[in-house]
Amino acid sequence: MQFNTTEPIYLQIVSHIHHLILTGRWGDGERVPSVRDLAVELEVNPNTVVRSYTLLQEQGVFENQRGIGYFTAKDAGKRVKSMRRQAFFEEELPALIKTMKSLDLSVEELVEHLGAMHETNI
Amino acid sequence: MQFNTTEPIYLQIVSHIHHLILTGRWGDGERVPSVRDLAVELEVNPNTVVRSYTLLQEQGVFENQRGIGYFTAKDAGKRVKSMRRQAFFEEELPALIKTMKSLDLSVEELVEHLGAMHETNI
Amino acid sequence: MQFNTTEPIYLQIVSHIHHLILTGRWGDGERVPSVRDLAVELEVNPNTVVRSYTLLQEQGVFENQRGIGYFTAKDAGKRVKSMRRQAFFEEELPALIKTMKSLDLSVEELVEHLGAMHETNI
Amino acid sequence: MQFNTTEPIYLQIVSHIHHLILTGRWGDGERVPSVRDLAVELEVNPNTVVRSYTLLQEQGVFENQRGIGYFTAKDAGKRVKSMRRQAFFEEELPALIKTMKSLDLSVEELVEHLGAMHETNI
DNA sequence: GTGGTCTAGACCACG
DNA sequence: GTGGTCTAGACCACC
Repeated sequence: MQFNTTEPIYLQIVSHIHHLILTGRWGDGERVPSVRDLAVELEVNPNTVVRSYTLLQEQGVFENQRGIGYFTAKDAGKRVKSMRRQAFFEEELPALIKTMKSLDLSVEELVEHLGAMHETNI
Repeated sequence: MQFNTTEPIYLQIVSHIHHLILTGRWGDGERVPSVRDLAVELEVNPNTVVRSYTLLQEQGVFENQRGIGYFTAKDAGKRVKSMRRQAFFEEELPALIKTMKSLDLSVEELVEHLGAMHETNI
Repeated sequence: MQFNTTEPIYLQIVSHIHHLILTGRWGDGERVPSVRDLAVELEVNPNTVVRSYTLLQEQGVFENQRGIGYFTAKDAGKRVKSMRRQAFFEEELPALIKTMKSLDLSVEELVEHLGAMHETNI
Repeated sequence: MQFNTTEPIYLQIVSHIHHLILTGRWGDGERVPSVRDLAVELEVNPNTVVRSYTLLQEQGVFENQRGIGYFTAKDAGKRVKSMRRQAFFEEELPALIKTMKSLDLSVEELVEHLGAMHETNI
């Protein structure tokens, strides 16, 4: 996996796992890779994965069974989806509006570009 | 001016100045406050302002006359606008599309929320 | 390392590192000393080294892995060489020609002196 | 007159005057413009011209008659020429050799480029 | 451990 | 007066 240099790696990993859960590749209540294994797979320091898992646990997306490993929560999918929607509407959207205003961009223009890019990315 | 704690102050200052230029409060080719003056006004260390001004100069938004002070470039307004638009279309928009997809949000839904929030913020 | 008093130290460090790369003592993609270590070695404030490293990164000569350290770029040698050649042909050479003209120096005379000095310096 | 932003203006003025003397436009023993006049002509702070004139006086190229003004020395032309030649051979030439070595440039290559540029600049 | 940022304070060259 | 550089020392996020 490629990481960009600006955002902290452990947060990028969290986003990545959110995505795996949203798309169902990591189902609810399933066991997830051990810290070590994921660290090897992602070519990352184990401490970094620990940090990601800890954050996911705080979010209620992961659960920890001592001596056994980490599992996704029973309602992991639902949980991630609502978290992300909330973050989207309360943080990303206001920021979007602010930059659109400062750049004199109308909603119409946005939709236009959005439509064009949306298709090419399918 | 209030600074949030996550983003570096000198970058927040740069964004702030971009905004002043975009809204025309700092016109093209005008002299800007001296490093010391702005530092006092923003209650910040002069070195921090130096860093912001240096970055703005590298962006071609500021110019420098030694022993005299800093000035906005002749085409500062145009320059900032194109920089920000480019950043928007090449970075923010793709990110927006990605999150919309992962949240199963349609363009229509986005526009709806956008319209609602847009008005409340006037 | 000795620094002359006119040119900023952080630029002298950059030139020094360019030289280390050009002569292959710092190979492509290698890890370079940490900011603190080099600061100790050069008897200089860490901030000064930070400034040099940051500039080298902007030049694409260095790359940065967070929490790990700085590395020379994969094409560091090539990059430095082309940068310095360009600077030579676009800046130093025109200046040379100008002074030669104002001093009534012919190319032949230059070559003569050049040859003499070249040998003594071996 | 256009000034580049890196070299101090007062030094650029000194070089400019050297050039005027070398080409005979300012003859030996002639009166030179007053500080004020030259400052107006060059669109520069009078203090800056003072600094240039002072340096020229220290070099023995100018002489000062109090209450009257500045004059070029009787041997100004000769003096400037020898100064510049000395500077060239003792400073610029060694620097040239050093950069040529670090860039693996042979004297032949230099001459080649020199010839090409020399003609286009006539 | 690594780099990134910020403050405080100083000195300098320049206009 | 202006900006440019440097030191000293601190705190932080990150790996």
